[in-house]
Amino acid sequence: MKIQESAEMYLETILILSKKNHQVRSIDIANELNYAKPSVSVAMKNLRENGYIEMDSDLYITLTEKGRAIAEEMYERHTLLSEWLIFLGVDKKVATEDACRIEHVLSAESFEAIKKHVHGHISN
Amino acid sequence: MKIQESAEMYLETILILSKKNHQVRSIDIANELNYAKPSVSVAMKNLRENGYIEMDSDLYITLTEKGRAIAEEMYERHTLLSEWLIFLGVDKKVATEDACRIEHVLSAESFEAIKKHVHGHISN
DNA sequence: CGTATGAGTTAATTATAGCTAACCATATCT
DNA sequence: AGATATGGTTAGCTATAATTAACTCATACG
Repeated sequence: MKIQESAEMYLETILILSKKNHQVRSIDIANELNYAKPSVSVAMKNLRENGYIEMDSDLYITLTEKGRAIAEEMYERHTLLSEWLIFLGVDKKVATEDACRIEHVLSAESFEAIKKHVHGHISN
Repeated sequence: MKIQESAEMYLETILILSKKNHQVRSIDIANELNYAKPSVSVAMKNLRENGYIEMDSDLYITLTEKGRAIAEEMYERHTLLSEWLIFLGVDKKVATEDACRIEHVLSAESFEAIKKHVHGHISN
């Protein structure tokens, strides 16, 4: 089963939230994404059933190996793309929003090519 | 009503087909996009009702002012993005597919920034 | 003890956007 | 005239992914 764009978004959000908070619950994801609780609840059920996340008895969410791989891939894309758009003069908010949509539709090949190109421009 | 991604795709396809053929029918769009006839039929009905295209009595399709503006914007994005990805070393087929998805999710601001940047790299 | 709050869930609805099945109209071929 | 092919349409189905309404459950307040 091919992973869906929405699933990628949820996994990335879990990663981001677990970087700044220590524990992540469905409600935190709902707040972060401005989604209604049931939307997240259903999505988490799916991610759980497909082995992308685990939930302990207190309903705290952790990424599995498989889920983390996707989350980190998305996060890397997001970071690189938004930094690059900002570097090109795009407003930070707009750059972030755009990166957030582009990251899900890029092939691995194109991303690698962009990455190589960008590293020749931004020094960090 | 905000124009949908699928609508942008149809309008761009109509523009492309009308560049190479002289007349465009629903069936041509279906063949180009590898969609079933009814999918296109319904989509054309929508585009017609919202003033993006017109169909004469022989069912040949033309873009309205409004429809053409969107089609040309998409076409420009598509062209620039795919040329650029190819320039960065991405396989032509992959570049085209990626451009096709990115073109619909980019803000005007980001596209303009990318365009400016690309024009400093590719000379054509 | 009872009620309010917070978190999670289920069920039903909505929108987008594709599909197949079935049908109609026109034109062409024998 | 009858069969076939082409193009278009309608109706109904499917999948994804969000929503609201209504429910459960546990904890905390007073």
